[in-house]
Amino acid sequence: MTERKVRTRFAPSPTGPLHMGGVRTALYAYLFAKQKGGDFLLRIEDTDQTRFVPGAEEYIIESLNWCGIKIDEGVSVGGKFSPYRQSERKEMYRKYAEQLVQNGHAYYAFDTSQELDAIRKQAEAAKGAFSYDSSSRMKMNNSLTISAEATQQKISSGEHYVIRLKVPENTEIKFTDIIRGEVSFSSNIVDDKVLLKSDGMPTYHLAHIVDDCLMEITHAIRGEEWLPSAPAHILIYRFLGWEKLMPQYAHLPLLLKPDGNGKLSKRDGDKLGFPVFPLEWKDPKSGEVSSGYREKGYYPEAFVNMLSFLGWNPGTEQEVFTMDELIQKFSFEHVHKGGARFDPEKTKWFNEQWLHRQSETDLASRLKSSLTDQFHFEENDRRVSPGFLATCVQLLKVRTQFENEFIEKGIYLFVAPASYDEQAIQKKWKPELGIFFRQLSEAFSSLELFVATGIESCLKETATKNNLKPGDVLQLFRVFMSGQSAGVDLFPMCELLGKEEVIARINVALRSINE
RNA sequence: GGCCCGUUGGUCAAGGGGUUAAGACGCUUCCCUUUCACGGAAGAAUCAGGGGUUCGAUUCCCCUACGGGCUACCA
Repeated sequence: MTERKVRTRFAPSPTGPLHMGGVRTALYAYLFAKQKGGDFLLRIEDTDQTRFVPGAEEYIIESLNWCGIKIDEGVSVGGKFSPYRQSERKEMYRKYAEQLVQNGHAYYAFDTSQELDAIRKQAEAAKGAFSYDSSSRMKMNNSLTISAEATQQKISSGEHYVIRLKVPENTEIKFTDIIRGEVSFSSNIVDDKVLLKSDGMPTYHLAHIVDDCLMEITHAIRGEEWLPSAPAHILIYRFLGWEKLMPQYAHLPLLLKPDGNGKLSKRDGDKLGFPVFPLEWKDPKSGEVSSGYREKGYYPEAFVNMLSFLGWNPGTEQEVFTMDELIQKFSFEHVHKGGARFDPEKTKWFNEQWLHRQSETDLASRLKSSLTDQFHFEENDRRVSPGFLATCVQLLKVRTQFENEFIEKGIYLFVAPASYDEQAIQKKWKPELGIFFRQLSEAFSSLELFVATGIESCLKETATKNNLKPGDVLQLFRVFMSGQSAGVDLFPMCELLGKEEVIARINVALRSINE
């Protein structure tokens, strides 16, 4: 066998937004190609004109882009096998379908959809199932049951027809799936699939084979839902004389819903309480908006990291992986065969891990822009100074899972509290503590250096002088500073706020309590 | 219904004839601590069931159950 350059493709149909299962398929195909120094292509399979959704293709490209999955060749970047949109390749497919007819491996069928529907309904009513296959094809309206002249006559008179694959009887079809190993099927269970539709468009079955072959794809990585039709695909390769060019198939396990019923699907949207789409999507028809991981504040790295672990693992204990590490470590041998149930909690955990890995300067600069948007701070306001923001970020990042929670969770770092946690005050406040806090604010004002350690010992000394334990006043002090009974480290926070602000907040709080 | 593919804690999963059956998320407890977190320590929790094969099966085989997929001129 000649060594071919590894080429994988992701070939979605633009029928709506790409959901996370699709992204995972793309990811695995990408990781594998990159690991082998190969190419990753994007092909758009838009052969079903009735299901075309405007904007879907752009969405797919933007999603891959957001995830850091780079397209080497295909729609949006071009390449030597252009075009990469199947609708633009329409004429190419007919030739191969006709070739199969010539070779006796396919035939023209004139049965209308209505007729077939009726037969299926009848069969169903009789508790059977109709399959257009070797057992039934000779009773149908096709070029096998009428003369060549009659067939020609029908075609030239413009009658609609499809081209169907003529699946042989009693043949065992074997192939090796990269994930499942040797798989074998009896040809009797595969039906005479339509290859070319009456509108002249190919079906997926024909189109993906022609394209994979022409585009020199070496590994066809797709979802498990394709496994039952794989034997038909093997047959098509064989009948086209392309068996040697056939890519190796890898059928990936499906992503299941967390509640355990069925595979994750596009329609789930936000019904399950978490996004199923990488990016927010607005349905062009209904206007309905489905949330996306990006808009929810997930890092693309976290999203990709999480997806990579749904069905694959490195065999080691490492869980946090960059794209480059994934490229290095990915292997089909460690891809599970069973479907993976998606866990939204673990996804949050991955985001937290990635938040902890963000550089403080990056976090600070992003925090600055959201702060500026929200509060319109002046450029010279110390609250948007690099030093101030760096400390904020240090204090906040260990207690959030999402960067976009910084302001909400740390609001008191930027704006003095407008109200105080009632319960905490009630629990701890005694009127005689007023003396202590006044003393504290005096003690603070005489501190030369207003730094965390000094603030802490100053507070403790003042407490001792008043026969108080730190525990009697710390919680109150925190509430005075932040309005809340829980939050970032208290003394570093005071240092950050600065002497004047701290004293001011004590005074405001005392006044508010005495009212 | 038929066919196909699966099945290790609640979830993601390692392991693959002999193991105390890893690890992570989540949960519980404890430590750190003024708080909430982070971090650290510990704990509860798994080989779907039944038959074989074998000295020995979670691991191999069969059956059953369960889950999922497919069964379109959709992909």
